[in-house]
Amino acid sequence: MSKSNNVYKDAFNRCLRMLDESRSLPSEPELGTLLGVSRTTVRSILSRMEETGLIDWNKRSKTVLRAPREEDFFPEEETDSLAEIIERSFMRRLLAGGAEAGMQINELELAREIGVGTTSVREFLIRFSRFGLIEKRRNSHWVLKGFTRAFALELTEIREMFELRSAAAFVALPQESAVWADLDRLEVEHRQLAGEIATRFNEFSELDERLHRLIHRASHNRFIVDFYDVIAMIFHYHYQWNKAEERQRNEVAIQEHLAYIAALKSRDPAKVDAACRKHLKSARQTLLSSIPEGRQAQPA
Amino acid sequence: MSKSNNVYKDAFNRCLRMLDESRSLPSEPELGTLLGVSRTTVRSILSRMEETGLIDWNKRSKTVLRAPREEDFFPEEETDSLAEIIERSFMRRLLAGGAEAGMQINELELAREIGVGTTSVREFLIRFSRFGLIEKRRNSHWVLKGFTRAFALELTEIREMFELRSAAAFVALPQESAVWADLDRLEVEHRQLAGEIATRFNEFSELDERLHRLIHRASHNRFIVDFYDVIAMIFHYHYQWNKAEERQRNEVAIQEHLAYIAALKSRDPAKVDAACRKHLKSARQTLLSSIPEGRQAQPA
DNA sequence: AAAATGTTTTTTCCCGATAAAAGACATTAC
DNA sequence: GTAATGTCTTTTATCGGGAAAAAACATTTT
Repeated sequence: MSKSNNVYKDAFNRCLRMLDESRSLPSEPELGTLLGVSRTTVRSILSRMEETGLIDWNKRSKTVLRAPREEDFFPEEETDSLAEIIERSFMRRLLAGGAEAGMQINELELAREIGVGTTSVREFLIRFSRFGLIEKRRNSHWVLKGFTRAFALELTEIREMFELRSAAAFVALPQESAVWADLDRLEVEHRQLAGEIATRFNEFSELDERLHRLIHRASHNRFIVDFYDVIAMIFHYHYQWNKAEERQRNEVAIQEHLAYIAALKSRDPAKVDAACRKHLKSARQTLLSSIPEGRQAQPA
Repeated sequence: MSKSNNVYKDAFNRCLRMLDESRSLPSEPELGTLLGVSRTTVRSILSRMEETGLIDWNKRSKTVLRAPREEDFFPEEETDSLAEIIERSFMRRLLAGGAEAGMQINELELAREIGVGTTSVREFLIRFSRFGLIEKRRNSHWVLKGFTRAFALELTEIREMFELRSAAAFVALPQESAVWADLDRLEVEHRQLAGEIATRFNEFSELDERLHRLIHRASHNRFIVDFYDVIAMIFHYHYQWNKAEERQRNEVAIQEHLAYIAALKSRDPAKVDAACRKHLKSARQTLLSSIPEGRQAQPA
């Protein structure tokens, strides 16, 4: 069992969801583009759809025979890539406590525990190391630096530098730039969410990421853009774990975002700077307040 | 042949160089610390030294019998780690030209060409990706973004932000801090090098890295400190390739460093800012001027 | 002839296995 | 009894192999 076919299963499920909308499917290359997979995978999907009586497939004609049923879908857990599985497992251990700074990370143990090969774990750790939470000892183990107060402060320091600069670059963008339309769209979505905050407050984090990524992209600097991956990862897992006051927090953040968006649209650098600082300050407070004081890094 | 014993060979060579200095060797754990390897490796080294008649080894007593000869050393090329070998090969291809932006990178081909397994190449590419020169297409190949003018500009933009901030943090460090002694030592070495610049100009880059890393460390921010790895890598390979005007460039840089060091020692933030900006500006100019105009990134 | 489908080749992803190196435990020397 | 040496165990680094997925090539359809 050298490689799971999760790409196929995931694409199959996504393809099933497109099925009822139209009475026949497009060409193989077109489906490939739509699903983001190769034609080889598309053909596997079509084969199975034919076998299970979902479609009638004969060369160019791919007629939908029936609507997909619950049992046609592959189970969700079989559609995750190994990298996602490892990341989730690892982050759970990291945030579930008991993960003290200075602790050693054992590749073999991790691999056995998750039930995967060591190669995948190694590759994950190398990729993960750029987030600054772990560090490699040459020819030896990895060391956990821990999700500490110091980490949060260092992260937010960079974030603030980068976002202030990106926001300044944003307002300098010409009126014709597509970003203004993107910003308008985000503003509308923010207003909608603000109106239904009671029921949809958990949809905020996705909106949050989209707005900040849009702004960061204005820097036209790959290091700034890439750094948002660190922030996004931390927010993703951290807030998944820490749900305290989530609704209220998000309500405040939405209002800050709206003020921030208004400032950007005014194209007044001073206003942008102020709105940006205000939002980042409260974001930092939120992050810091959720880190238990006790969990400190050990002196090196 | 699953793992080369380069750690042993490299440590063996380094141990040989320590041999003639004293007439007997310290304990195994001590040697391990000195050489940065485990006791297992130390014992392999001692075994071989005994076999080749270099020492007489009996438990605690390790008497040196003769001075090491040329043929006692392992060949230099056998002491490199696989990661180093792959990095060198890859960078040679990258800088040797013919590496246009947008080009695909083939793991298998690279592995075959260098004569290593695919796993090592994959791990190298993942590690290397944080430098912003390559990018992964999910489930597919890597794409070379190229060492372009845009890359150099993005890199220097961040470098300038980080270094200005670090330098500001540096002057705020208390007088008792060990960094001031480090700085004094660096100043002396700069003056020595300046005096013998005609013959030793190629030793500058090592000094350059030490000074900048010292300053960056004052930020106490892991992201800033780690970012210097990107700069160091670029400088290392780029200047290795581009030797034009090296001596003159380094002469100028040493003077800028001395002015920078003086500014830091004055603890006057305004002076530091000015000296730092001046040096970074000329460093950027040097980097930019060495990038051929023609080598531009393809539009995505 | 452009674009689809059919077929074959190549590459990526991942595992298990193995030697090198690290680390842990047991024993001896001072 | 502390710190070394001697021995055994575990972990890391790396390879080759094999299935999944992508990509390339050949053939057909419109």
